[in-house]
Amino acid sequence: MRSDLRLVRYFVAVAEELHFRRAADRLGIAQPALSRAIQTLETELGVALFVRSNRNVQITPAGQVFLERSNEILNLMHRATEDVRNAHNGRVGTLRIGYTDFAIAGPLPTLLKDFQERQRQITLKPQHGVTLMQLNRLAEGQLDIGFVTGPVNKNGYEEHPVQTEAFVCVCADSHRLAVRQSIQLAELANEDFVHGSSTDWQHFYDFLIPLCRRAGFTPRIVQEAFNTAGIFGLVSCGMGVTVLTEKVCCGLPPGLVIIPIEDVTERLTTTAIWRRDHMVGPTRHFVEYLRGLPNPSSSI
Amino acid sequence: MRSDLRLVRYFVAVAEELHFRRAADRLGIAQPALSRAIQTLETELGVALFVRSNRNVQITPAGQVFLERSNEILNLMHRATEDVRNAHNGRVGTLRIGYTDFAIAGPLPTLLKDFQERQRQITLKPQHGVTLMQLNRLAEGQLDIGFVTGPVNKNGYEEHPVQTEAFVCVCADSHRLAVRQSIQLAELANEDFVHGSSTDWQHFYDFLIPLCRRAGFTPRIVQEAFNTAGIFGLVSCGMGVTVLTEKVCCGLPPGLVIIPIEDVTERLTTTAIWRRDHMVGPTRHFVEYLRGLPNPSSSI
DNA sequence: ATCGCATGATGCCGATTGGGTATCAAAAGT
DNA sequence: ACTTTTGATACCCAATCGGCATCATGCGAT
Repeated sequence: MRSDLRLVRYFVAVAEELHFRRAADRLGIAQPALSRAIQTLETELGVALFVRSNRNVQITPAGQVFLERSNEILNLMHRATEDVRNAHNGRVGTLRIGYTDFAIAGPLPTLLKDFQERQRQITLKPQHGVTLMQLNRLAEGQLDIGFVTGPVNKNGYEEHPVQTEAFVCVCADSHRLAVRQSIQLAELANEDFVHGSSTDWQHFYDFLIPLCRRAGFTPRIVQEAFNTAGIFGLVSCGMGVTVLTEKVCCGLPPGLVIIPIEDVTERLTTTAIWRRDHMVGPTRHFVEYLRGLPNPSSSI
Repeated sequence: MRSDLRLVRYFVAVAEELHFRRAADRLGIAQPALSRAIQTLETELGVALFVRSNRNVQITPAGQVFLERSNEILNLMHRATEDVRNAHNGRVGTLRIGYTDFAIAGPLPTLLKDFQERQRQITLKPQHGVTLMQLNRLAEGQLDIGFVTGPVNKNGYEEHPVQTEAFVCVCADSHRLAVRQSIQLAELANEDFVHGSSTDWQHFYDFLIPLCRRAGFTPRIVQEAFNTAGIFGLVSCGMGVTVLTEKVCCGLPPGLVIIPIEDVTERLTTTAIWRRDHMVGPTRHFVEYLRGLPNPSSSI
């Protein structure tokens, strides 16, 4: 169907005037052009919208239905134009936010809720993704802001750290280390490890592996799980131990214990990251919001 | 503005493909024609919809907004065509009805069955969605009536309450409160909470948070689940407690108990909501039906 | 570092569409 | 019976849309 808004507007004018010449005058076209246009519309719809006789035009019941829909369509087109211009100026729109398991376990839910209350015109669309996936989506313009394990230090991108976390060991409550108040990292040298897949968790590995090497060993990863829930499941089954961060381990399933690692003072950073060349609209508002936050004690 | 549906359809194709040649193939036109058409649209709107470089097309935030509106417009145009043809042929049409977990657990199924028996010419199309999602779909013209947590009190919309429910606490049967016949809300001050995501369950939170604050605390939400099933799962694991409404908790999984909350007399309202400017056809019939119902004792 | 390829943009031109003018047929008003 | 008004039709022209040829640019492969 090739009808466009021009025909819809012509139809609405005729429907309201019930007089072709007056409608044509109102539209700024000649009456014959209007007559042909309405005939075109009726042909495309396969429905008579008006009953015409000499000196008399009446709208049909189907025409009445089409008139209501037509006004909706014209209103919507007008709103679309306004909204797109407002979005261009940052007043409305959506913000696509990526998050890792680490990010969602930390302050991010509170940040998003607070921002949403301040900017109700902006629709937030959180979507889960490991660090690498989020960076790909940012590069492809499918994400506005990511919350990833960082710092990333990538050209063309800006970052703002939002939390740091201590590393902890997690093991089954039947594990020999479970009774300990804390451990040294080297005590894990002979343990089997359960972790996320090496491709998805690459950024986490980039922090963990050097720490282990400094303690004199390479972690023996015998099981890879899809996500943290899977990691917990495997660890609670006695498949091995894992090293994660403290906030991810809030709300641990039963059968697991958390053990601080005394000699690892480094902390894992979750950072907000966005493209420098995408600083428009809702993204700019959110970045300004982030930069305006005070620094909570365990987040930066 | 001379943009017509042709440009809108071209724009949607580019927005979905993010590739001019593939979009042109899909539209059946040559790539240069599409390139010029999109430039015409951007000129008319005065807004860049895409950022293009060699081998790369990305949609702008404003483009994202226009994409949502564009899909609305095309849906509405298609619906207008269908409706005008149905009207021409004596048929009445379809009614797209949204519902939350709260709504479908209450009187809605009975209402829909009764209405369908009275209006066999109208096709009912129920679809699940949290309150926010339904409000978005209503705004986008993809829903005719929503059954949401209310009241919503939004300009341009009308509402009709259909049920109210008491709040109840749900906890694991091993929880220390599980033996109680009832509790005071303040007794939950030091409990961990499990709930739906803060973005999806915003409307429920808008009722719950003030009740908790009046009792002197802010609920400590430590886990967010995707839906009520996930909430029940996490609570039964001992992750925390939750506060929901009585009808949602009919048919609870094993391992959970419901505890009335004595000092919370407020009730959660499920309300039917529709756009004032969409009161035509099947929507008008259904609204008239709702308004004609007697008020059952626990549904307003 | 260089070359080839893919992509979106531009120029030119023909086909198609929209609208103006002239005019018609018919019916209502005088 | 005559005049006027209205929507429809015929003809023609201007504007617009889209195809083809080509260009400029940047990315990927070597």
